[in-house]
Amino acid sequence: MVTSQRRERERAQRETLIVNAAREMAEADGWPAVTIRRLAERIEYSQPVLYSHFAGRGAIVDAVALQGIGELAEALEAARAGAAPGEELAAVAQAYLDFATGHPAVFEAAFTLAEGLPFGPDAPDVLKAGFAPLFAVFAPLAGDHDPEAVTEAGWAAIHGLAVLARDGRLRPEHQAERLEVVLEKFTNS
Amino acid sequence: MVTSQRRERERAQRETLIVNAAREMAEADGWPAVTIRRLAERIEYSQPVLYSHFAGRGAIVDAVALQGIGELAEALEAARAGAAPGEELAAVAQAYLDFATGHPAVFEAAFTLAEGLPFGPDAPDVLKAGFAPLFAVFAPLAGDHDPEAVTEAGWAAIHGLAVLARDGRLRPEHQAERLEVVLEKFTNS
DNA sequence: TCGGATGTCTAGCGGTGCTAGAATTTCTTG
DNA sequence: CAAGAAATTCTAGCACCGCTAGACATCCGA
Repeated sequence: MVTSQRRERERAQRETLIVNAAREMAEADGWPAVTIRRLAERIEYSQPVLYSHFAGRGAIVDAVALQGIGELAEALEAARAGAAPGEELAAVAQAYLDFATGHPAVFEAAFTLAEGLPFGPDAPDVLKAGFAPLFAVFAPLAGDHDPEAVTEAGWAAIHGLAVLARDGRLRPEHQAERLEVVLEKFTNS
Repeated sequence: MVTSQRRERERAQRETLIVNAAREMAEADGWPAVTIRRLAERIEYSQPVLYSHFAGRGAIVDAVALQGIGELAEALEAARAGAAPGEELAAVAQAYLDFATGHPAVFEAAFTLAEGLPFGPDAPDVLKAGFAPLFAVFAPLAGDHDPEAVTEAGWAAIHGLAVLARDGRLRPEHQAERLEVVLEKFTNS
């Protein structure tokens, strides 16, 4: 009976092995290169094993997305906590953009590939944790508006900066000034 | 020799037939449902015919994206031209969001699927045309900053609103207030 | 009318996600 | 400790994908 605990532990271990492998492969060669066959070969198991852990390829992407959002949340919170007074917003925004450029595949998984992640009210704690540092820096700027609406608007501005820059839609050399503009617009008013 | 003109005309006709079919199928059942096989069946030709018009599936998506961006540009310009004085920014922004929700598959093609479209300096005129109405409404708000940088920042804010809302990341009932916030932030400062 | 050029189709390659059923390993029990 | 049961893993294969080579048909100009 004790062995069942060990098996469960080994299963959990293999599950993170899968997620990590998927993440590394995606970061190295892009998500299209992350196929079940290659993933199976990489972890040295046959394909059906993957399906005993995840419902399908999409669920693996979702798992990477969830992990990534957790790390993004940590990065944002760390940036906020470590910033000089008055510089929290700039620090959080910069951390967001840095995460997007530093982990493009994870960012892609989290924001354009993930399809099975519940958001709205019944979102996992990890997702809400990501919203917290954003709320902390944007809510004070709310004025007459709903603080959450302002946070969502500010998040959208930063997020738009991240995705348009990633897709080559914006002039790279003006990246810093664009962020300045957004920060200034949200601060002075 | 005259017949060659007719043939070229018919070819062009069939090309738009393909693009329209792809667009309609994508809008109806999503992009994954737009396969070469189904597309060929739909236009009542065999698969290789599609490859005599486009380099591959991606090029068809790009064609839909380009067409969509052209329409988006028209919609933005129309909104700007038809707006009451002082309301141009709000009108353009609203038109952008309406286009995103009204033609989700085209929007997806234009901003997350298209991979072969040149942007930067050597972008087709259609793409630059889309930037014009945005520039027209954001540049006057530039202040000390580079007008193009401000336009890009404003565009990013609206775009972020569009994509996060589309992916269910934002509370639907606060859509209007979020837009208000963005407009107000960019206007008052 | 006929030969060549142009256009189109059939058939198939290697790859994908996913799964049924066989084979193997592991655990429990007599 | 051996044998049966249960859990786990693998082999093999399905239907589909994007894409293409080569056979076939059609149309044109001489």
